[in-house]
Amino acid sequence: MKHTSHSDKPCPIAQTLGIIGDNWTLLILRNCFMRTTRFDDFQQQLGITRHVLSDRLKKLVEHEILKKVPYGESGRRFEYRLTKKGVSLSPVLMNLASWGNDWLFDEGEAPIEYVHTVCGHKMKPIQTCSSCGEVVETNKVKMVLGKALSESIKAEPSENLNALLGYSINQD
Amino acid sequence: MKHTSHSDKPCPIAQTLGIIGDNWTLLILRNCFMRTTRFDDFQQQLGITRHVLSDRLKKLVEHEILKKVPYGESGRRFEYRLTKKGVSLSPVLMNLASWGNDWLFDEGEAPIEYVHTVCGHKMKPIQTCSSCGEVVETNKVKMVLGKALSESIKAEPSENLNALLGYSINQD
DNA sequence: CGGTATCCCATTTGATACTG
DNA sequence: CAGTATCAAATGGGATACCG
Repeated sequence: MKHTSHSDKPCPIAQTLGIIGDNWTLLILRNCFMRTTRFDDFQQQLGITRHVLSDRLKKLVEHEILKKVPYGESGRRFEYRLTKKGVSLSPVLMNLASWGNDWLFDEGEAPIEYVHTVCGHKMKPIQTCSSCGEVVETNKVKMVLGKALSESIKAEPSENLNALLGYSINQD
Repeated sequence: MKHTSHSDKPCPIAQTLGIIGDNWTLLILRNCFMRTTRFDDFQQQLGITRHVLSDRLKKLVEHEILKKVPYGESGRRFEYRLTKKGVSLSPVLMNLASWGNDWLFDEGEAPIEYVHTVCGHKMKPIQTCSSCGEVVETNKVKMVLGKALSESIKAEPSENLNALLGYSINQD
């Protein structure tokens, strides 16, 4: 009767969700990117129970997404800081925010705006191809699944999975 | 004693997570992007209870991320298809997969690969600025919060929130 | 400040069976 | 194929108190 864990599935999306995919973790991380670092600040800003916060921070530290850094004279106070691994979750957060801005709020009402400090302008994240550098449209991307994942998904290989001539994904 | 809902917070990340941020929804969507469209296929591929699957699909249809389309002669069979709103979640999924590939699997073991069919090569999603077109580094982005969100977060405005001289976010 | 410890209920989820 | 019904178990999380 245990709830199924996604952490052992041979899929990077499932495993990632196993780490950050619960109700609170991504919001905690949102606040990390807003430079929140201290336990009580997280607690007040999020309205999360101390109990749960403690648990989630612990997990994030275990997974090396945050690290605990002592500060102050006594050495008994700590900050939670994003590691490189944690910082690289930034595109996930930015795209969640961008989607929410676009689809859940009216024009000009976006609660989170991003400014690119290099050019100084408001920005949205745009996906480009690491290989050719061009902007990537979703219907121009093909997913290729490793063997273990294909098998774990148990789908009829060519009928449902990656069928190139499936329904046009880009129509409303 | 009700669990707090994120859906009413004035934050696009929180609201988005209120819609797709549970244990199963993003995995269902993953399979949508693999062209899965039918109830029983989702059920078998994911190993999800029919009960839960039914509930999640219903919510996704309510939020217009999926739409239910009849097919076949009888008109009593349905496909779940991504809408435009649903398709625009693609960057979220791609970045989750990309992060998982990078940090949870060994080199060359990535279970999901993306191929950009325009250039024909393997690709990772790279974020660029919608304004200047350059590649965006996380420490070159500033978050600007709307009034409602700033207030809801209750943080001391300049100390913790968006402090430009906070810790260097790009060090490990 | 930075947490732990307890209590306990609400909700989720899994298992299984059933229907048109 | 596409669900709905029912039930029990497990978990998540809110409230509150306590500690160095």
